[in-house]
Order: sequence, then structure tokens, then C-alpha cells
Amino acid sequence: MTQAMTRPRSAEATKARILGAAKQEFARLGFAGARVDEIAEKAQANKRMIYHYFGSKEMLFQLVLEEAYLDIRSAEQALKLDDLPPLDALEKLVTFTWQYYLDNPEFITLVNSANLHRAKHIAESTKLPASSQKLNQMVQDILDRGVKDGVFRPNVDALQLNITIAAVGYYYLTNRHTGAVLFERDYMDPQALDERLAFNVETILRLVRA
Amino acid sequence: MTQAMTRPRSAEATKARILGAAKQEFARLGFAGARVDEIAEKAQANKRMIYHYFGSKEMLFQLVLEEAYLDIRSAEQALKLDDLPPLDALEKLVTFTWQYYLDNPEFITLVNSANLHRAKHIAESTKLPASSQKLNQMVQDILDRGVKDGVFRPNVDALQLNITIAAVGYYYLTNRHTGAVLFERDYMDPQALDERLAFNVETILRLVRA
Amino acid sequence: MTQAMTRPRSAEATKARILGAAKQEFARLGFAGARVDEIAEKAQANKRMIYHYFGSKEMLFQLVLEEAYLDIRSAEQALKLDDLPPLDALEKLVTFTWQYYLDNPEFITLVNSANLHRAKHIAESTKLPASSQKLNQMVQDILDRGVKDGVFRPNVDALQLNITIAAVGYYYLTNRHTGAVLFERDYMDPQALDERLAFNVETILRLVRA
Amino acid sequence: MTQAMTRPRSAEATKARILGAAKQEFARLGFAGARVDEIAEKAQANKRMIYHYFGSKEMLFQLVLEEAYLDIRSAEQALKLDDLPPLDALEKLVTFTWQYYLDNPEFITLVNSANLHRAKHIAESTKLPASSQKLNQMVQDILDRGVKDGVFRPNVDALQLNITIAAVGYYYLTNRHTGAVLFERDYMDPQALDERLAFNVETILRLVRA
DNA sequence: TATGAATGAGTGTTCATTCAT
DNA sequence: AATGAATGAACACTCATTCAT
Repeated sequence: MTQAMTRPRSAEATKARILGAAKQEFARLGFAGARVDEIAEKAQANKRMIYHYFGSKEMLFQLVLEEAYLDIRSAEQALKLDDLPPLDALEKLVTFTWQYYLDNPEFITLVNSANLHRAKHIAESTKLPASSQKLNQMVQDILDRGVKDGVFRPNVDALQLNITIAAVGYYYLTNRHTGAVLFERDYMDPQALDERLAFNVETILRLVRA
Repeated sequence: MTQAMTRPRSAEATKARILGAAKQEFARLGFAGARVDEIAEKAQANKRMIYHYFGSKEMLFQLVLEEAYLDIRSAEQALKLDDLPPLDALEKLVTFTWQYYLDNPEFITLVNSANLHRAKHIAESTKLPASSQKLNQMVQDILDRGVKDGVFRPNVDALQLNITIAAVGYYYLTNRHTGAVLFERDYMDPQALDERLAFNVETILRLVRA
Repeated sequence: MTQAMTRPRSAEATKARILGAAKQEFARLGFAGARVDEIAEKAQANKRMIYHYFGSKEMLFQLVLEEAYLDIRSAEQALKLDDLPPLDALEKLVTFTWQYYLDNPEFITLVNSANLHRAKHIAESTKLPASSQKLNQMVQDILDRGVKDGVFRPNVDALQLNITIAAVGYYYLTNRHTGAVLFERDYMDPQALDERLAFNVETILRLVRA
Repeated sequence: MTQAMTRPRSAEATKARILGAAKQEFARLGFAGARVDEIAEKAQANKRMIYHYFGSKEMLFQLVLEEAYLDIRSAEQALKLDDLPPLDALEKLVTFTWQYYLDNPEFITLVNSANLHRAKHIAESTKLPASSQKLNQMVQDILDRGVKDGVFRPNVDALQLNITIAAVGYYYLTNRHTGAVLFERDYMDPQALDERLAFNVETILRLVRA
């Protein structure tokens, strides 16, 4: 009521609220589990608006996914790793990636859901390959600088490294619930998180060190 | 149907067919996306039988999950890593884990689905912690032997190592669809698979080597 | 359908149609026997609407029951029995009750169904005790006036009298089908109905007369 | 197991157990609400046996109903009311009827369920009209004797009296759950039961007294 | 720009009943 | 005489989506 009155009748604001709610719900329940009704309600919007602005649940998911990927890619670029010595740059990337997953837990479940559907929701995207290419290049540059400086060994594949940097953080976090049951530990305990990050930094640095 | 006529009226066989079909469907579409109707049809069974033997979709999922975990744990134990030198043992475990994921792609999506639901379907299991504990001990033994032999550095945490061994394979495979779009590569190309495995072995060995 | 096109898109009208159809079906087949599909169809509504407006079959039954009770209580209050001499008032109440059961046969089967479920569907209602209390008071007033006038004997319990007034009509009608088989009579023959009403009036008046 | 072993493999015993369990379940949940599975289990019998001995759920209900009616009719005959003075005989019948309903609560819900289905389950019965006729004759005899003795007024219809005797007890008990909610009383409180019986005796005696 | 009302096709689940031994 | 296995039709309930204003 009051909220509805003070809320600006702005198309952009409505779209943004819908996208935000959709990201939450898709992340929480997966694509199949999320409910259009619930998204509309959480967005303080009308269900009809979702179809007006996004066309379908699938297309809404597409946009949510694309936005999620562009967000992390953009945050990576903002790190300005080129200004750091190669070793520091790499450590910073590992740490950033880990922290990003911690701060944006939706990202992981969204990506999982996207892969369950065999990435069909982003298959048409052109922005995502472009931005990913930039990430790859960024790591390649760090590697090149490290090799030139003699601190990194040569012939480390940038893409494999990238994947591994993501993997060691992502896997720990996405599987934290089953992990907790299987190994009877609290994966999210602050000290446990610190230990994992340290382990991951060690893993990556040993992998590239000359 | 002819099949229906020749199919034996055996509770165990029917249960097994249902479990098999359920594993397929849960893996293919996630828990929420899988359809009880479809599972029944694929199992050449009646929907009623699913409820007769398993009680509910949720309990069916529980059993599928538990079975999936016990299968990999049992395969790991069958490796007889104790009979190998520590370095060989570790390499064999990395290779086995990778190959197991490749041969049993359902495992990964099942685990993802379990985690989306915050592991509630295995929370009550007692078999799983027990078998996981054995895996951990197995790796701990390898590490201990390696340290004693002077080939491994000391103070490598067995659980972290375990997680990392899984992570470097699991992540690559679970995210192969989005990865293919983002990085415009065929993650499943045989050569790409070989390269990834080699990279992973390198990662793990560098991590523990003295 | 033409009907569908001319039918106004009004929430209140739809709710009312659903309630009406539900009353019919619950009365005809009992709570367990009634079918949500059938109710929707008879209401010229969509099954989804039932869940939208009423939440569940059980809650729909609750509303139907509450409405049924409030209707008869309201009709009783409309009799203005206070304006009649006590004897006439009592006779009018007996006659009214009998006629109400005849005119609203759903009432009886609804109440039977409610009692089969041990009244759980109205257990939370606050309106019903209030309106019943008013009925009781109404009869108490008639009794008091009759005693004061010397036409009624003292110490007749109002609630017991109320129950008996209902009983002598209700039982005859609810058990008319088995009664017809057992005693090989047509319980609904107009003359039989008249005779029963006369008998009931006699029963009640003899019970209270001084 | 053990029970199954000690239980005699007797067709009659099995049928009796099934009938007993069916009476319970039909009484508890109505015809539509009762479950064949549950009846079989409660009878410690096999579901197949129900179909073997009774043919269908409907025919099982028929037998249960018929048995229930024959039981009360037989108990009424056992009262030997002919040996009592008419007033005592009538009072004893009222009291017996009340007590029978209290002791056999299934009877009431079975009859309600039979009537919900418009008595189709007993429509073919020939035993029931015959035994009901005997009940009617019994009351007629009491009335005749009472009139001859000058304690009863003439021209009281035996069937109407019969119905009323049943009504004043039956209604109170079948509607005890809704009654408890509406009038906020415990209908089954021992003192409440005594008061109701006394009220009913008074009602019937005043009705026939000369 | 926005919304409440409405819907058809499904979704997990349950049922009375029959088959095979 | 008895039973476990199996089934199709139906059940209450839910969903993404469209209509009417």
C-alpha cells in the first residue's frame, strides 16, 4: 500500500526488482524449483510484469545468468592485477575468487542450475565469451610476467589455471552441505574458511612456482 | 507387452529397476525437475510401485543418493592403494576419481542436486559418514607413508587434499557446459580430457611433494 | 462458451459460485466423497480458483459448514418468536426447524459429515458458539415466559429442549432412506411428512406443558 | 508371524476378522473414507481375501450394515419387554436404545454412511424389513397393553414412537462433536449423559401417558 | 504502467482391484 | 486357504502462462 505508493512507477526499477528477486529464487531453488508467483511477490511486482518485461521464466533466467556472469567478470577486471607483481597478482586473484563466492553464494547455485540445463540459457550470449576471454588474457598476462621474472615456471596453461583457481574454491562451497554430513564438520566455520583459503593459495602457488 | 509378460514378478528386480531409472532422471533433471511418471515408465514399472517400495519421491531420492555415494566409496576402497608407493597411490587416486566422474556423470549432478537442497536427503544417513571416514583415513595413510619415505612434505591436511582432488576434476566436468560457451572450447574432446587429467595430477603432486 | 463470456470477471461472484457448488457436493457425497474437480465444474470455475480463494478442500469445507450453520441461526433469529405467546412460539420453532430441514436438505448431510470428522472443521470457529448461544437464549426466553404465564412447567432445560426439537425432525429425515427400506414406507410422501410434523409438535408440547 | 502361525487357517475366522475390521473402519471414516488396505491389515488378513470372500468394498459394506442392524434388532428382542408392565417396558426400551448407541458407537456412523448413499447397500435385503417389522410389532404390543391398562392414551402411532425413541438418543450422540463446539459443553461427560437419558425418558413417557 | 481473474496441462500421491503363484 | 506383486484410473493440488480492464 504505502510502499506501493512511494515506489516509483518506473519501468527500470520494476525490472531491477524482478531481476533481483529472480536471482534469489533461482539461486535458492534452481530453475525448476523457482516459482514465478514467488518471484513476483518478492519483487513487489505483478506476475504480469514479469511476462511483460521478460517474456518467460526461461528468458528471465537467461538474463539473471548473464548478469551474474558479467558481475563477476567485471569485478575481476576491477582488481587491477596488472599493477601487482605476478605472485601477488595470482594470490590476489585466488583470494578474490574465494571471497566473491562467499559474498555471492547465489552465483554458485545459478551456475550449477545453468549447467544442469546444459548451458542452453546462455548459449546465445555473445557478451559472455567476450568477457571470459578478457579474464583468460588477464591470467595469461600474469603468467607471462611471472615467467619473464623467473618466479613462475613456463608452459602453465592459463585456462587450466583459471579453471583450477575456480575449482578449489567453488567445489568446497557448493558441496559444503553434503560435505558437512559426510565428514561431520562445519564447512562454514570461520577458521575452517581461513584454512581452506590458505590451502588453496598454497595449491595454486605451488602449481606455478618456478 | 511382451516385456511385461516375460519380466519376472520379483520385488527386488522391480526395486532395482526403479532405483536405476530414478538415478538417471534425478541426475538428468535434478530432484525438482525429475518426474515420478517418467521414472516409473523408464523403470518399466508402475507409478504405484514407487510409492509401495519407496514411500515418496523424496525417499526415493534419498536412496538413490546414498547408493551413489556408497558406490564411489566402495570403488575407492577397491583400489588397494595401500599396496602402492605413496606417489603412485596418490596419482592413481587422482586418476581414478577423474575417471569415475567421467564414467558416472550422474554422480555429479546428483550431488549438485543434493546440495541445492542443503543435503537434507542424506542428513539422517549413518552409513555415509562411516564410509567417508574410511576414505579420509586412506588418504591420511598415503600421506603418512609419503612423509616417512621423504617424498611428501609434512603437515598436508588429508581432508583438504581429498577435497582438492575431487574439486579439480568435479568442477571441470560439472561446469563443462557453461565453460564451453564461455571459453568456446569442447571440454569433452578426448585430448582436452587428457590434458585436464595431466594438469590435475601435476596440481596434486606439486601440492604434496617434499 | 457463451456462458463463460458473459460471466462477469468478479472475484466475489466466483467465490460464491464455488461455495454454492461445494455445498451441494459435500452434502451429496460427504467430505471424503466430494471431488474438487466436480465442484469446480459445477461452479463454472477453474479448479485453480478453488485453491486460490480457499486454499484447500478442507478449508473450503470449513467455510461451507460455517455458512450453513450461520444461515439456519440467522433464519431462526428472523422468526421474531419473542412477539408470540410462548406456546405459539414453541410450535412455530418446531415447525420452522422441520421445514428448514426439508427446504435445505444439504444442511443435514453437511452436519453429518462434520461430525464424522469429529467437528474438526469448525473447531476453530468463534462465530458459531456465539450464534448458538443466541438460539439457546431465545428458547430459554420462551420457556421463561411460558412458566410465568403458567402454561409451561418449570425446570425444563433449554438446551435439552433445543436438542430434542432438532432431533425429532433431523433423525426422521437423515434416516429416511434406511427407514424406507426397513419399514417399507415412503418417508417423503406429503401426508407422511405432515403426520410426522404433527407428531413432533405433539411431542414437544407435551414435554413442556404445565 | 507368530500370530499368523497360531491363528487358525479357518475361513470363518478370517471372514469374521475382516467383518470386524471393516465395521471399525467404515464406522470411523465412512464408506468413502475407509481403505481396503487398512481393513485388510487390521483384520490380520490379506487384501485378496476380502475380494475372495466379499467380492468388493461395496458388498463388504452391505454385509457390515446388515449385521449391524440385525445385532440391534436381536438385542431388542432379547429384552423380553412383553413380561413387563407397559410403562416399565417403554422406559426400558428408551434406556436400552440409549445404552446400545453408547456401547456401539459404530452403529450410528454406519447408519449415517448408509443414508448418505441413500440406503442402496441394504435396498436388496429381505432380512432387515422382517426384523424391523418385529420391532414395530413389539412397540405396538406395549402401546396396546398400555391403552388397555389405561396408562397410555390411545392413537399413538407405533412407528412414529419408535422413530422418536431412536431420534432423541441418536441425534444427541451423532452430533456430539459439533454440539460440543456450538454449545461449548462436553456431551460425553457422565453426568451430561445421565441428564440426557432422563430427559429422553421424560419426553417419551409424557408423549404416551394417558 | 499496472493488475486481479482465470486457465489447461501437469504433479506427486492414493485408490480399489486383479494377477501370478 | 492364502499372499506379494502389480496396475489404471482417479485424487488433491500446483504450475507457467494469458485474459480483461
